[in-house]
Formats: sequence, C-alpha cells, structure tokens
Amino acid sequence: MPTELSASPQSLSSADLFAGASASTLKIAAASARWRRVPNGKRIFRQGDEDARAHVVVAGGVRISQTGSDGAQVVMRFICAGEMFGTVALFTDRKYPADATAIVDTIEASWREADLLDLMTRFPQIAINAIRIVGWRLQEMQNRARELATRSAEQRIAQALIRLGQQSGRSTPAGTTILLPLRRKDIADISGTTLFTASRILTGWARAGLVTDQRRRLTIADHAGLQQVAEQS
Amino acid sequence: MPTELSASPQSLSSADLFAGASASTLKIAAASARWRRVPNGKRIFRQGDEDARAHVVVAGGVRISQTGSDGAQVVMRFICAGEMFGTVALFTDRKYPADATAIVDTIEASWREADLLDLMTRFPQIAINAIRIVGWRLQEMQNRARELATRSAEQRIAQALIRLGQQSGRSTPAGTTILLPLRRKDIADISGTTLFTASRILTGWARAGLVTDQRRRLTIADHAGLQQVAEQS
DNA sequence: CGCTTCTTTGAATTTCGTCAAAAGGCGTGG
DNA sequence: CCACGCCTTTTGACGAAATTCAAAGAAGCG
Repeated sequence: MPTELSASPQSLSSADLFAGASASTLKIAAASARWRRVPNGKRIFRQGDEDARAHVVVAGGVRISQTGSDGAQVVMRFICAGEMFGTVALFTDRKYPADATAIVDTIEASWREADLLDLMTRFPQIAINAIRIVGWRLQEMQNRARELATRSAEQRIAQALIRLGQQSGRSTPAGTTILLPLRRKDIADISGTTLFTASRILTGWARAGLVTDQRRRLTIADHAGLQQVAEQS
Repeated sequence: MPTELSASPQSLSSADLFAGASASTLKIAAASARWRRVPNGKRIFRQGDEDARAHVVVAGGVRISQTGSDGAQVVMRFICAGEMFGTVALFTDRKYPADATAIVDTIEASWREADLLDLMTRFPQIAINAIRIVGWRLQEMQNRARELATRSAEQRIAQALIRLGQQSGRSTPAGTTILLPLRRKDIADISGTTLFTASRILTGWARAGLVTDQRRRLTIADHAGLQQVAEQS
C-alpha cells in the first residue's frame, strides 16, 4: 500500500453511491471526504458508535458484523471496493448498528452527515442512488431471513458462496474465485451456522470437487452443482 | 366500512411517509393517489407483480409475506395503519418482492412511480422520510436475521410478540393487546418456525400466565416475563 | 522453532421439524 | 336451533439435523 493518501475523485467514480455523477460532482465529493487507510484486521467503527458517517470502500474489503447482547456474531455483509457502508445509520439514529472491520488492507472514504446531505441536495442523483442501494440490501436481507427460516445449513452456505461469487468473484481457469479471504468462521457467521458445521460441509464439497480452498481463497469449481445444492427442495 | 371512498388528505396526515408534510402537500398527495378498499383476506399485490406502486395503509392491516421457490412462507412484516409498504420495489426493479394480503378490512392509498417521484421532487422531506423508513426496516430485518441465526424458536417468538406489541399494541387492563388478528401460522411464519412449535410455546405461555389469547387477539399479560424469555442467554 | 490461530474430526446431546390424529371454533345452510 | 363441514389448534411420538464439547492436527507468523 502506498503511504501517501490524497483526495482522488477518480477512485470514487466506480462507487455505486456516485453512479452517474459528473466529474465535477466527484471532485466536490472527494474534497469533502475524509480519506483513510485501514490495515487488515483493524476495526473501522463499532456497533453503537455515535455520529455515524457515510463510508465507501475505495479499495480492499470490509466485514460488517453484528454482535448480539449474548455475544453471538452474525455477518451482515461483506463490502467490496466501490460499495458503501454505514450509511443507513445517518438516516435512523446516527448510531452504527454493526461493527465494520477491514479484512484486507483497505482504503476508505467517508463523509459527515452534513456533507453527505449537502451533496445529496446539490446532486439528487446521489440520494436516489442511496435509496436504491438500501432498497436492494433490504430485499437481500429479506431473502436471507427467509433462507435462515426455511433452508438447511448446507443450502444456506451454498447460497452464501453463490452470492459472494457474484459480489466479489473473479473468473479463473479453476472456476470463480472469491477474492475476499474468508475463514470458516466468516462463512459460518454469514450463513447463520457454526464454525464446525461450516467446516464439515466445506470439506465435503472439496472432496466432491464442488469447491477448492487455498489459503482462505475459495474457488467455486462447479457452479451448477453448488446451485443445485442451494436449490434442492 | 363506509361504502364511499374519496381522496382524503386528512387520513394521510398520520402516515409516516408524509411526516412533517404541510396540509397543502397532503392535499396534492391525496389527489394523485389511487384509493382502494380491500376486504379481509384479499391480496393487494403478488410477489413478482410488475409496475410496483408505493402504498400506504390508511386503516386496517396488511401481511407482507414472501414465498420461496419451494413454497415455504415467511412473513416479512405486518403493516398497520399509517405505515407504507411495497415502496422499495419502485427503487429497485419495480417488481414486488413479496405478497401483500389484508388481514382485516383495510383502506389503502397508493401512488404510481412517476407520481411519487414528482411528490418527492416537490417535497424532498418525503424522500428523506422514505430513506429513514427503509433504513429502519433494514436494521430491523438485520436484527431478525441475527435472531434467526442465533436464538431459539422460543426466544424468537417472544421477540416477535414484543415487536408486534410495540408496533400495534394497545394497553388494556389485562396487558398489551396486539390489535392485528394473528393465527398460529402467522406467528410461526414471522418468527421462522413451524405452526406446531408456535402452538406448543404459546399454550405453554398461556398456562404460565405470560399471555392470553382470545379469538386470535393476543394479549401480553407479563411483558417483563416475555422480555426475559426473549433475552435469556 | 515455538506460539497462536484456524481447521478438522468424532461422539453425545438437544432442539425442532415432521407426521398423524384428534379436538375445538365458527359460520352456513337446512 | 342444530348439524355439518371447514379451518385452526392442540398434542403425542419419532427422527433428523445441527449444535455442543473435546481434542488433535495444520497452517501462518514472528
């Protein structure tokens, strides 16, 4: 990672929050942002922190996870380059509802509430983008809730991998590789099961040739097969 | 229910989507809405229907439920008077992601996408309201996903009743009564369990004096006790 | 090389879903 | 008003899926 970090309109151009924004808009947005470099493993904000900001991952990846009062963890989402996070808090109670932790070395930009509202007012497209993004995430979360309620652990893990492949996959000769490094615990926490169950199922799939796993990089070798596991009724 | 139904700005004033709107704004909104009377049990829209509209329940109650490809049902939410529903679809793919069914005789108002966008443009507060509402619902759905992943069926049912009490409860001498009529299946589908488990748990609670149940009207007799059940670790 | 972190595997336990059957409520129509 | 049928709820028995606990093995890192 370079040690210098300066406001860069260019690196915001691929952020979904700024989809359709003009170069001049991006420049203004970049200028009012706070830019940060976050090393792997470092927490960006904590569940319950006040004065929430709107964040965008410029490079890297972030895990958004919620911890219940009993200590149980659930991963709500992995955020990849170009995606926003933490933004909903601005419009609710200004308290982050979850933890955000960098899972690789990451660069993020973030805006104070006032600055984001200013941007939205001047460039309404940004507000529309925000509603659309939140809408999609609500639908996705509803789907996940349905799966948690009705599908088996194996099906949920399959579905989680398929989603991750779509979100952050890269095609390789061996199949679709999920770029984010995932531990068994991450996979368990995103599919709502335990580390042990996730381990058992993944080693089963590895044996069956559905996936391969080297150094926390998962590759979906047989997408159709995985899809079938996810959808079997 | 009266047989006449006309645009009524007054009845929109308590809708959260129009919070803070002036009388003149409400008048314009009421005029561009389509008003409908929906008898108990009638479906308002189906999962997958195109050309989604933005809806508000003026009186009554609506169940929002999703059906998976395997036929399994999950209730996403019950909508009470004053709440909006179906609106997220406008900002995503214009297809309703769930079914909406009246669970009592209901009056609803709804807007075409173009009309809502026009309202939002003219009265930005409405757009802000929409983001806030969707934001809250996303957070609520994240909480539910966490509970589905980490809490027992009993705890989830307790939590669901507490939520329903907050959302649509009325204080009575016997405790907080949930105004919406709920079948055991509704309770099961909202807490992600089966009809049978829900029945067992509720009869247990009735015996223990935590709740009473007459004709599908549930009353939370011992709120603290229920809370304890929900939170026990 | 040693320590920590992560992963695998096994065995026992438990929760909860599934299936079956009966009982209760409610409205309709005779 | 009663009888019938439908929908809903209750209850029991069983089984399967997944968690829990324990322990050992592998992999990464300083």
